[in-house]
Amino acid sequence: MANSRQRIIDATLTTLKDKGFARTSTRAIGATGGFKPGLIFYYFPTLDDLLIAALEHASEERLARYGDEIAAASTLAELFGLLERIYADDRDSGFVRVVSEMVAGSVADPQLGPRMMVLIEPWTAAAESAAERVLTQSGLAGVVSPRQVAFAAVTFYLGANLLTQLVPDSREVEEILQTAKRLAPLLDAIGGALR
Amino acid sequence: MANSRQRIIDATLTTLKDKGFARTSTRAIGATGGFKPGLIFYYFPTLDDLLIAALEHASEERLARYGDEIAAASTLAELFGLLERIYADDRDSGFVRVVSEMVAGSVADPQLGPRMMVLIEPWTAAAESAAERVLTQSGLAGVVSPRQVAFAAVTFYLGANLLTQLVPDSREVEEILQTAKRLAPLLDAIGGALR
Amino acid sequence: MANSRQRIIDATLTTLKDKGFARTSTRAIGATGGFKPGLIFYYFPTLDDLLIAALEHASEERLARYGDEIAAASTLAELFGLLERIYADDRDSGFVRVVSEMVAGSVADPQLGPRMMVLIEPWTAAAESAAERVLTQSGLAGVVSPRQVAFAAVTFYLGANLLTQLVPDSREVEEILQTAKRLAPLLDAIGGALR
Amino acid sequence: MANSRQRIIDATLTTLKDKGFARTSTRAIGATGGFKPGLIFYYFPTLDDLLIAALEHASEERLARYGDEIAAASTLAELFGLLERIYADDRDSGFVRVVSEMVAGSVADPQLGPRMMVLIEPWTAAAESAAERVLTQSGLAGVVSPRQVAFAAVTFYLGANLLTQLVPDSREVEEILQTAKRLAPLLDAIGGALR
DNA sequence: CATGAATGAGGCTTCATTCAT
DNA sequence: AATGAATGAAGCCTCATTCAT
Repeated sequence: MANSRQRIIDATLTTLKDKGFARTSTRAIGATGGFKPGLIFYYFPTLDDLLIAALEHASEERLARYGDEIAAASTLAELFGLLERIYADDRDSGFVRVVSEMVAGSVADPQLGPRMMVLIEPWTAAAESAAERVLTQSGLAGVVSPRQVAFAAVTFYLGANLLTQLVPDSREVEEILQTAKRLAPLLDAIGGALR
Repeated sequence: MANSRQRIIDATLTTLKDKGFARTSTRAIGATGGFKPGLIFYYFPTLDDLLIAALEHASEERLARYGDEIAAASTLAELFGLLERIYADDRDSGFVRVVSEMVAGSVADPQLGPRMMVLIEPWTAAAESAAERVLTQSGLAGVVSPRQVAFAAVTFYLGANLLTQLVPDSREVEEILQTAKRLAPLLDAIGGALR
Repeated sequence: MANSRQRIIDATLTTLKDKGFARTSTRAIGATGGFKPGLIFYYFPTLDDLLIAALEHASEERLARYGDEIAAASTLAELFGLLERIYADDRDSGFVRVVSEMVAGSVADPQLGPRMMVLIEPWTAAAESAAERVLTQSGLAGVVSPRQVAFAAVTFYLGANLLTQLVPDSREVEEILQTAKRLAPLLDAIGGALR
Repeated sequence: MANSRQRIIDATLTTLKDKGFARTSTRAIGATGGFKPGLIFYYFPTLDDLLIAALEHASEERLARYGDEIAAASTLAELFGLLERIYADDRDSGFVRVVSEMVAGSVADPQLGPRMMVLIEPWTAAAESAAERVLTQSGLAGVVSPRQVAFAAVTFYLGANLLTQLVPDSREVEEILQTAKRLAPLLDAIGGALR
């Protein structure tokens, strides 16, 4: 089966979602996917490599899905609305769980840390260009740097992912995003006044 | 010796700081503290219990240290300045590392999750009362709920902790807090205008 | 049981003799000694450490047993006679097998190499001092250096061990040693003539 | 492709030289030679068979190269000089390494032992006929049997190979051979006296 | 109060070998 | 002739936990 590699990646993502990082062992992945643990090492040199590859796969798929929309959002309100949708979607699809587990695992296992950051980078970049556009449009460009806004957004996103994991049924992240959307016109007005 | 319990907790915190969650095994803790792993189970039913107790201990100490100052901050600028100091202090003392490792570990190993949240709760409460006070003082009380502000702050703090772990030498969190402090008067002015 | 460490070492030596280096796994050692493989790591950090410790133990015991006799041999004939006895004894006791397996294993696993040499060193030293004494006594001191004779002897001994392993029932090493003993007076005579 | 068999043998020899017996796995051989592990089993029933075939190939090539010279050496001095050259050559070509690894591996894994001996036999035979010739020429024929001399030589050669492996930069074997060459006239003289 | 001993389960990884294509 | 896929067994090692002393 030529796409066994993909089967393994899928099994890894599923296991990450269902059992958490600490229990995503080669045995568990094999049990999920219906293959022997040894097969993993036919396709990946190391379990870490597989984990990174799995997250990369999921991340790219997500970025491909939302990249255009992020690039198209031009007002603060639109952007916050989009974030709300993305978050809801990620949550439902389990991507939030995968990211959380991998981030958490990367802290626990220092070798993964740098490789995680490489995967996060495209998201920070997308966030930064969106921030630049929207800040300019709203007249807030001189107030805060897009880089900082992007970093703050990613930071918040990661924290939110973790909390969502720790308190599975909370809706507070969503509520905060809604509030942000509600406040967007106010921020726009401030930007206008500052101009 | 009644303070063996404390010795174990201290060794646990040190080990968490020095080796990370994944390597904080009973053996490692014992090696750090100069006792045998078996001793742990004389004082704590489970390693998880010890980990929680250790984090609880550190958390209470921190809260005792900063609680009054948090309660005393009355303007946004003061509050952001305080946060900046707390973060710098936590980072230097290694508390950031302990919290990060424990949060990460809690996500990776789901059993710890709920117990972690209990420990975070006092911080959310302190943040909420501070938010309420400052929002009222600045005239923004009607715009956002203190609860949401507090939750956002804790969320951001956790995300920041993790990123600090993943990119050890970054100073971006500090920079964001400085920017926030700089913007405080602006927010105050807005609040004044809204009143 | 306080002497479990010793039990493990004994089981290791037995396994080395019975199954050879490649099959002296932690499982096999445990099976031989009647304990679980994990126990090994309670006493030894690494399987390599155990193997070295086992050889060291056997080596020291042998050296203690023969050291005095080696130091007492003063003529070539006596020395060769002693070597014959030592070899026969080592062979019967299985020490030859242990040394062979460990030397072979050390070649196969480069990490062991340097540590093996440390164990061989005392034997080379004993051989050198015996060689010096006997060469002087026989008048051959100016002809060959004791160091080279000692090295040649150890080299031959190791080669003999290996061949004994590869051809289990050969008696050729013994025969060569007997021939050497027979020729000793001749060498003595030569030494006398050279003086 | 009929020479795939040869390609596999060459890759095996290279891998033995570069990685040692324990790491000469089918994967490693394939990686060295640029083919998949499965191919090996098209030409050789077993990895052991391949290893033996590889050593046989190298051995035959060496024997062809030196056989005539060995047969031509008629004095002790010539013979020792030749041995010195052979050893230097074997060492530089990596043949010493291959033989050592295989001998070591054969001891460690008993199944290979007897098959190794078959390969060593021609060398013992060559050594024996050379010994017979030289002993006769030097008048020592009645003192020691050629068979024993040959066996001692092979024994020493194997031991030397192993030690060379364990102490990579030692030159002691070379020095011993030089000493032997230097002493050859003395032995000749003795033979003359005995006649 | 504390240790030393021991276990059993599970961790990642490597390997020779087989087989369909 | 050669590959790619897959397996099953075994490798070393770590771990939380228990228990007698």
